[in-house]
Amino acid sequence: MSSAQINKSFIEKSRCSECNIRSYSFCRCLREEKLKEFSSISSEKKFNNKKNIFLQQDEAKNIYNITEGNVKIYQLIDDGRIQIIGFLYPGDFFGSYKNGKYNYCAEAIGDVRVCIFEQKKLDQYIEKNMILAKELLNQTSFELTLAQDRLGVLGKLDATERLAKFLINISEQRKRIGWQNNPISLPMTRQDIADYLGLTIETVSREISKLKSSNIIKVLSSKQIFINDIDKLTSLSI
Amino acid sequence: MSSAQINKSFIEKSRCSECNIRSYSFCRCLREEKLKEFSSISSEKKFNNKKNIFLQQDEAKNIYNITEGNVKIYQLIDDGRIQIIGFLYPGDFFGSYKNGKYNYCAEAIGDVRVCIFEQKKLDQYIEKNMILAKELLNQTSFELTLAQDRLGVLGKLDATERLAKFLINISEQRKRIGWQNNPISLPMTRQDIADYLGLTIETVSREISKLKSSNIIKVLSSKQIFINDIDKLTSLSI
DNA sequence: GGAACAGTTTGATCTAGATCAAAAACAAAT
DNA sequence: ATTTGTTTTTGATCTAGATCAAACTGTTCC
Repeated sequence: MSSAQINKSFIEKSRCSECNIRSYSFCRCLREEKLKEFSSISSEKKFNNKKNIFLQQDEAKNIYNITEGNVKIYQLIDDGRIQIIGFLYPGDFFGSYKNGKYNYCAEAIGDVRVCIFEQKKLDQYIEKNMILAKELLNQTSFELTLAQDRLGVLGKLDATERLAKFLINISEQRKRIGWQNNPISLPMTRQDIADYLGLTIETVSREISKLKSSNIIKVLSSKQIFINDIDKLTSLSI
Repeated sequence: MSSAQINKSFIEKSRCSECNIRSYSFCRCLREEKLKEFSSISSEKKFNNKKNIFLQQDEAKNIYNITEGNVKIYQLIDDGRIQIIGFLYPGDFFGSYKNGKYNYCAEAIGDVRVCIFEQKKLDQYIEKNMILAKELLNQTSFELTLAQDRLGVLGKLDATERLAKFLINISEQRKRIGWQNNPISLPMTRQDIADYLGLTIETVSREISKLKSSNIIKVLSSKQIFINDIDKLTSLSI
């Protein structure tokens, strides 16, 4: 990697230029010749399964970009109750904050690689490359619409609708990033799904059993779900 | 207004320069000398109580900034069910979209004045004044944290906690924009509060009655609530 | 004033999903 | 292969909040 930088610096080889999820990430707005400098303001780090990337009360000094694996972000309501805000996949960035503290905890689901940007350095970089501010704005606006959609799910949908919508969304997300979208792999546990959908683990399990016994899905293993009838599933999800 | 422009254009008088909510709005990042041009890319419009500013399926060609009054934004889940995404106040902007369509409906609560920006013109302006992109990014990120916090409310809090938190939040929001924060005025109906909190109107009413009979609040009128014991209310809201 | 209407509160039931409990399935370790 | 521990499923109850129904409190308009 560093040898590549020395040997071929004239064509700007760098971590970013060789990143294979760049086209799904906010950095896609940067032109090739910018990538070398951009690589230098970030670093890469690995987190193992169930390791916290940061906690809610931590001072928010970094933002993160997933290059490999899955991450869950969640809020602790009080001791015990948790609400999963979202499951994140390669290309997603996270680390939004309020009053200098992160607004949620982030934890690796399985092994994860992330790109880390120091907030301060990224800010300086944005100052000189305002196109990045626009791209981050677009990306953040999109995140906001997703969060708003989820308010409707938690506020108004019943358990069957929530689970159907969850499966449909995951399948569509997989298609978007070019992964296999049927069967879909569910990297998270049933408890995670429950905490994401505002249900209990028992209700999630029962709803999956209902979909199974009405032949809408086939449960290949607890983390591999094959969708037999996407139309019926869609109509259940409203 | 146009006479002011003619007579005193050397000091850049304009609608924006005389706007009294500018310091609460995203346009606060623009320096005085920019305001005349900025005024020219926007226009003002009035909406009466219950009038829709736009609908969810409308092509999203504008973004809006409230200069006076209150707005609710909501999603229609299907015929009947609605989820109120948020109540907006002077200085708030709205009009986020997905795939070219608005992501929610917007409706005036009482009489409302808004500043309207054509998306295309605003984009062009941003291109030349990238500071605005950064400001919009900050503002949108903040909106995102609020939406995320609301996921926890809808996913994990019970009716008592939701209502307590709602009252606390409104009171804090009033303080932030320099309004009277006790008693608080509730411009929206009970039905609106219910649709915002993911409850029914009856449950909202019962929770208010409970707070009243335990002397935590005093209901001056159905739309005027005096908080007797902010500490108890806060502890109920978790 | 009082008729008409909309918004709110209160009361009586009902039910979706929570909770409690136990069995079953699966995975890792010896 | 068997134990040990973890995750998931299924079953039996319980309850918070929904639903249904009716009374109450404004407000507007003759």
